[in-house]
Parts: sequence; structure tokens; C-alpha cells
Amino acid sequence: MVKRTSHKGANCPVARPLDAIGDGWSLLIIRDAFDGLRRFGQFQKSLGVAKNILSARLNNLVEQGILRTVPASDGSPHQEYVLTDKGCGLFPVLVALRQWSEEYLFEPSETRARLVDRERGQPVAWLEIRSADGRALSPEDTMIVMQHGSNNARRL
Amino acid sequence: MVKRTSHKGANCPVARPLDAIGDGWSLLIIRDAFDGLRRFGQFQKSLGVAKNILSARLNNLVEQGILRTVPASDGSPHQEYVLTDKGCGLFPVLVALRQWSEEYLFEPSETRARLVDRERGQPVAWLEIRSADGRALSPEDTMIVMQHGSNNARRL
DNA sequence: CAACGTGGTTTCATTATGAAACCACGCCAG
DNA sequence: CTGGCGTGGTTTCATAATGAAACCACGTTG
Repeated sequence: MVKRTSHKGANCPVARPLDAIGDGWSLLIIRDAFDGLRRFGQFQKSLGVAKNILSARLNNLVEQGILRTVPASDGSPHQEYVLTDKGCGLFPVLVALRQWSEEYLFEPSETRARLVDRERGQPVAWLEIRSADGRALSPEDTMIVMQHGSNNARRL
Repeated sequence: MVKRTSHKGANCPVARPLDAIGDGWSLLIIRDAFDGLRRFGQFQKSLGVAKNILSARLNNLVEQGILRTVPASDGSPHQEYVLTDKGCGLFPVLVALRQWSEEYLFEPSETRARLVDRERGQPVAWLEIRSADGRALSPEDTMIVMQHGSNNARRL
């Protein structure tokens, strides 16, 4: 197997994050971090993943600035993994993914984990895609344009 | 390399979709499908990916119900790949991912592809996570609960 | 008929995955 | 003090997955 392609230099905001989360485990680690897990062993127990894989993924997430390590909160000589602001910024991605999955990947008869509002216990409201002036947008109402960097006014 | 773990039976809506999109290329194919690409060669040219990899990914996305094949729109004997409703349902996931990426993975000086409102050319509004009754929610305002299937009222 | 375009499939060498064994370190109980 | 336990890894091993490139099948066109 040759090396997986990196999208590090991609100018597309869909491509670039894939170096961080485009594998089978990283989003699950991030999900667990949102759920309060912090210790290597906690993640490992929750995910049932091989320790070498978990170690590699945790290290990549730290390197990508999504998680950081802090001294253990119980005073033991260990480290814990916590979300950075950048990591917390992934919350809407997880919400969107949850909503898609609940809609299309689960039957009504199936048990599933649900994200709810802590105060009321109600499911989080369905995400809406809107324009800057508030119109609801479908995919066909949108398009991709290239936005040049603010230091670079050249035309190609 | 032993076989990658499938999350097919997972009761978590973050885990389950990873069989469909938890790799380095599938979200990029879906992005391109939203952008109107339909032919094998178009995807291949856009992504610069090996044909065997592209073929495998397209086939998986068809199998997962995200893409379907239709006769080519130009009357040639070929097939095209188009998003299903289920595939179109991934739009908010892509929007969320774009917004996170633009916020955290790009410098102001960098050129990037932008998703805009076709009518006005304005960027799509920032996604908001809200409760059912309209309160803005941070990750700490939410929690995970298990929801049992509607055919299954047993308590564990 | 040969060349070209399209959509793959096959071959090959390398990397990534997951299972399991092994290691390092600190702590605690006997 | 020593052995066992818990924790957080690292290493080893066999297999699957990746990407590059060659090859193949088919339809169309000059």
C-alpha cells in the first residue's frame, strides 16, 4: 500500500480536513472527547480499538490541533486528552452527521444514541442551511466560487 | 493489514456513517457530485485519484445508497453517477465541514473554494445549533441519551 | 481496419490496520 | 523491599488497502 494522499495543500475546505478526520476512528475519538472522556484507557474501552491505532490517532489529533494533552485531573502522573477550541469547533459537523445518520441509516425500530438538549431532554433542532439574508437554501441554490486570499490580488 | 472495522451495527449515529464516508476520498466524490460531476472520467480528473481507487469508492457509495447510476444524459452507452435523496441529505454535513475548515484550517492569505448563495453570491450563513424551542446550544448544553426503538419497549 | 476515448480491471510494491505480545513506569499491599 | 496491578503506551506480525501503472473491453470515428 503506497502512502495515502494528503490534502494538506488543497484549496478546498472539504478536502483539507480529511488529513485530520478522514479515517475510520478520529471522529469517534472526537465524539468521545465531547462526551467527556479524557484518558487513553477510557477511549480504548469505549472504542474497542487496538492500542497502537488509538495511540496513532490521538497523536495525529494532537498534532492537528484538535486535541491537546493536559496533566491528569486526579493528580496522577498521567496525561489526559481534551478538545481545543479548534476541536470544539467540530461540534456542528458531528451534529450534522448525527442528523443525517438518524434520518437515513436507522430504522424506527432501532436503538440509537441521541443528542439532546440537557435542560429539556429534547432532541437538538434540525440544522438549517440559510443564505446570509435568511433564505432557506437547497444544494441547487448554492455554488462554489474561488475566493482569493486577502494578500493576493492577482488574477490567474 | 487486517480488515478495517465496520461500524455497521453501531447504535451511534456518528459511528454508523463511517462505513460510507470514513475514508480519504468518498466525501470528495460526494462534493463533486453536488457540483454536478457525473461521469467516471470527470471524477477522476477532478480528484486526480487512481482509477482502481475511484472505482472501488464509487461502487461503495452506490452500494450505500448515496449515489446511483443512470444512463448517460448524452445518449452514449455509458452510465453516470448521481446523488440519491440520501446522498443529497449529506449537504449539511458538507456545509458544516466547510465552515469548520474555513475557520480553522485556512489563513486569510490563502485562496479557498467558497460555498455561496447562487442568487446573491453571499457566503452561506453560519450554521447554528439550537434546541427544539430555539435556544442556542453549545456542546456543554447537550448530552447523549439512548433512545430505544419504537418496536422495542423493553428495559435493559 | 486502426486509433481514440471511455470505463474500468489487474498487477505490483508499499503503507496502514488490527491482534496480540511486550515494555516502562508508578503505586500499593503483603 | 518485592511482586502484582493498573496505566499508557510500543513492537511484532500477518493481512488488507493504497496508489502507480499497465492492461483490457467496448463503442465510435476517420
